[in-house]
Amino acid sequence: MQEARELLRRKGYRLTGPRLAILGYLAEVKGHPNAQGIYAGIHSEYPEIGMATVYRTVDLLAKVGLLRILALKNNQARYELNRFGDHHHHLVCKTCGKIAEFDSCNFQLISVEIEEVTRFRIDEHTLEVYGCCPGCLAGSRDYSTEKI
Amino acid sequence: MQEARELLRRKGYRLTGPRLAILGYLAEVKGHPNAQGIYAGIHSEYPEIGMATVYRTVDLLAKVGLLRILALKNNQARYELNRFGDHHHHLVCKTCGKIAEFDSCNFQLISVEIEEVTRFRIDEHTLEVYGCCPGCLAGSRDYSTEKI
DNA sequence: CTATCTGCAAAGATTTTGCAGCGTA
DNA sequence: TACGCTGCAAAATCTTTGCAGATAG
Repeated sequence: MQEARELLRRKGYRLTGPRLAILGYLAEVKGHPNAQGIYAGIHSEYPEIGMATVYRTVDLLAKVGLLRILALKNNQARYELNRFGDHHHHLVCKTCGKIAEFDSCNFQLISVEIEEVTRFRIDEHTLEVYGCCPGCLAGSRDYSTEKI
Repeated sequence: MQEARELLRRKGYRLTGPRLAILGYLAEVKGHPNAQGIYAGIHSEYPEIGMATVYRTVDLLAKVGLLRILALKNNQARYELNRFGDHHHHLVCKTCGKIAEFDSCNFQLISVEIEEVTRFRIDEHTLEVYGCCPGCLAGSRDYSTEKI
């Protein structure tokens, strides 16, 4: 949190109420809220912060690298704090929507090869895995095999 | 294309004009159009097909596995044909938006491990890489390091 | 024939923008 | 004090839905 303040200052951005409120919320919340979720999560304590500010703030925080944007297939952006040294990816249950995390990632094994072949400079990557969570596997119908 | 017709029939869906038009368009087009792009791409030949049908059709085609949805960080869904035996991922230029493809993917190396640890059943995965393309690296300003 | 599918239009959801006033540095 | 930032409300996108008529099988 102290590092976040310094990073913002260092890049020339101001330390404002909404920015600190949203950073604080993301630091404490479990899960991967979307813009609505952030708005709702801070609304009782900061009722004056509106959706427009939430969107502008997450854009800014993503730009400076303080948060990561998850682009999932149901087209709503979700956000999570980009904790230093933490590298993980997401596992999404297509039945109930639950999002789990996993740490294994061997992307660096192929990263250099991709840079050589494509001549892109690679900055970041996202790996999203879709499937069916233990609860949905056990309990209910398996929607993914319907109509076969 | 013949396989697509059979797959739809086999799963109990009808072979309709819009479905074949959209499949045909995705088969011939280069790139990764969004819904607007598909609508525009078929509009001269099929002016009666509207956006609602485009959305309903891509949902259906994705559900049966005939197309893949790309969820990119600029929150618009993009679509591409899921050609049999083709497994690739995407490299997105954060400066100009260009999308390139690459084939290397060693996800299967960790897939089983993730299934064991998380108890999810894994169906599919997407790997998106963000960076800066050769053209933007050579030519213009590097927006990703602005304000530092 | 009949259940599925489509077209249209309207609604819903999500995200962006303009502008005047506020507040950090 | 000055510029960046915010709040509000309105607009712009993007996507979904209801319903009546069309159509594949």
